[in-house]
Amino acid sequence: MQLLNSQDVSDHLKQAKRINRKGEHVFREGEEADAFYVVRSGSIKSYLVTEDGEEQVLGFYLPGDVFGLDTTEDQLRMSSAITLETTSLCRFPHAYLADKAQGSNLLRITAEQMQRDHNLVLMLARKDADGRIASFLDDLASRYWSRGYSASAFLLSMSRQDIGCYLGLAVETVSRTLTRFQECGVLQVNRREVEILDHDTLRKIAGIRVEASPGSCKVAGVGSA
Amino acid sequence: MQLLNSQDVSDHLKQAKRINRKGEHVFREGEEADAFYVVRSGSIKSYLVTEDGEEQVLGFYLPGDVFGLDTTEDQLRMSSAITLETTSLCRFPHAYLADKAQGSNLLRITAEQMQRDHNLVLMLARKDADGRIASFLDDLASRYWSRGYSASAFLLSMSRQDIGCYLGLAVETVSRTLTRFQECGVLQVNRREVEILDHDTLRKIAGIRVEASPGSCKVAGVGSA
DNA sequence: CGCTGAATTGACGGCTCTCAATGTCGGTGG
DNA sequence: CCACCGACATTGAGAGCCGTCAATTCAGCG
Repeated sequence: MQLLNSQDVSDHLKQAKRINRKGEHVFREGEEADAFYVVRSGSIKSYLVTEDGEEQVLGFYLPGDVFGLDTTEDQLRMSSAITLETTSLCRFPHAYLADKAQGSNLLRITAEQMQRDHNLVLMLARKDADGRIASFLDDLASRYWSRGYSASAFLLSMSRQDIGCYLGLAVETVSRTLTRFQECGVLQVNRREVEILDHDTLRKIAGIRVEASPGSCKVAGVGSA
Repeated sequence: MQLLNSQDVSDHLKQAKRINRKGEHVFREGEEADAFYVVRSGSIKSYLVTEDGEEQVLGFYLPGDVFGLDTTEDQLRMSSAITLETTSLCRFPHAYLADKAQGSNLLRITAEQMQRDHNLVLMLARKDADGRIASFLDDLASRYWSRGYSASAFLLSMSRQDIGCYLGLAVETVSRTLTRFQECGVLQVNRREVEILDHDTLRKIAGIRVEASPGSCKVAGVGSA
């Protein structure tokens, strides 16, 4: 999806490029917000801190993704953004949107964000651990695929902790589930390396309809079998 | 919060008013979207249907709330909206935003929606049933309060089923939790009627910091005590 | 080579879902 | 006026999933 005009992007790349190393904040919750960002390379974690000091991950952004549009009415950051690895960003002032009277364009950009949020809500409210992990991996795969990378093998840029904070699961549950998926032959995992072996089954577990399929192959009893 | 210019709203009220009776759809997922709405009176449930035919409630909208901004990039509805009671709406064409070059205005409007989504994600990911119900009631109370109604006593316009679909809980859990809150003296419930007796404790259960407070009064063991 | 933090694995308990029955309110028709 | 009915709500019992606690392994690094 082309969020912004290519020429516009090119213009800005020349002046608004930014390189951040792993673990650096792009912005923090509460700061003044006068710009949004597009990921050029690397990856970003968006999160907020609950009142009891715990972290809730809102999303991960890959190259091409837009983030930083979620601001309060006072133009303050509603969430924090931190790099998960060495990351190159492109900065766009909010004024940029007003200048070009891109009201409808803005709607298109925010649409993706809302779609993401809805998907997350849906996962958290209606899916169990297996479904959430499977959905998460399938989503990552399709996003890598749409960017020209392999949808079967990729490196996770986020920790198990981050995945858990994103999916509302304990780290141990994330780890256990991945192991079980591996034992089931759905995928191969080694630390941050993931290879999806049976994409159909993965999508089935995720609760996504797949064409041909024999019986329900829900990953169960594999550990004891 | 003044989402739209008062004069503009007045202009539109004259021509774009709409009355819907209980259970009528304002729009459905997938339909063409060329307008958003403001609730004048009554209440709206926003929801989407999962692949397995189940419903996921995304939010409830009270008088003054804006809804219908979540559209795909193709300007199609990303969710459905249905009235929970006899409801009066005001319709605003999307073109209305573009015409006035209200890019930044649009940002402010969508901000509220995103804030809402973030809160929902946070509840679903990090709070147990007690925390979700308490947060839900506290949110409703504060929204009624900001509209000039009582924050202590109000009528729920949604069913237990709807509340469960919103909070990712089974209907039985919603019912049980409300009963337990009542036994604990936090509130009084009878069907759709709710009266909050101890707002501080409610907020404490919701995971919201409250000034003075003795020991943790988490509602537990009340049923058996 | 030892240290540190991340990841894995196991045991256990509790919260919440599911299944099922009962209770309650509002509407309908005799 | 009252009996009946259906939708919604409440309540109970049992089981399963997942979080917590704890120990262990592993990779990276000085």
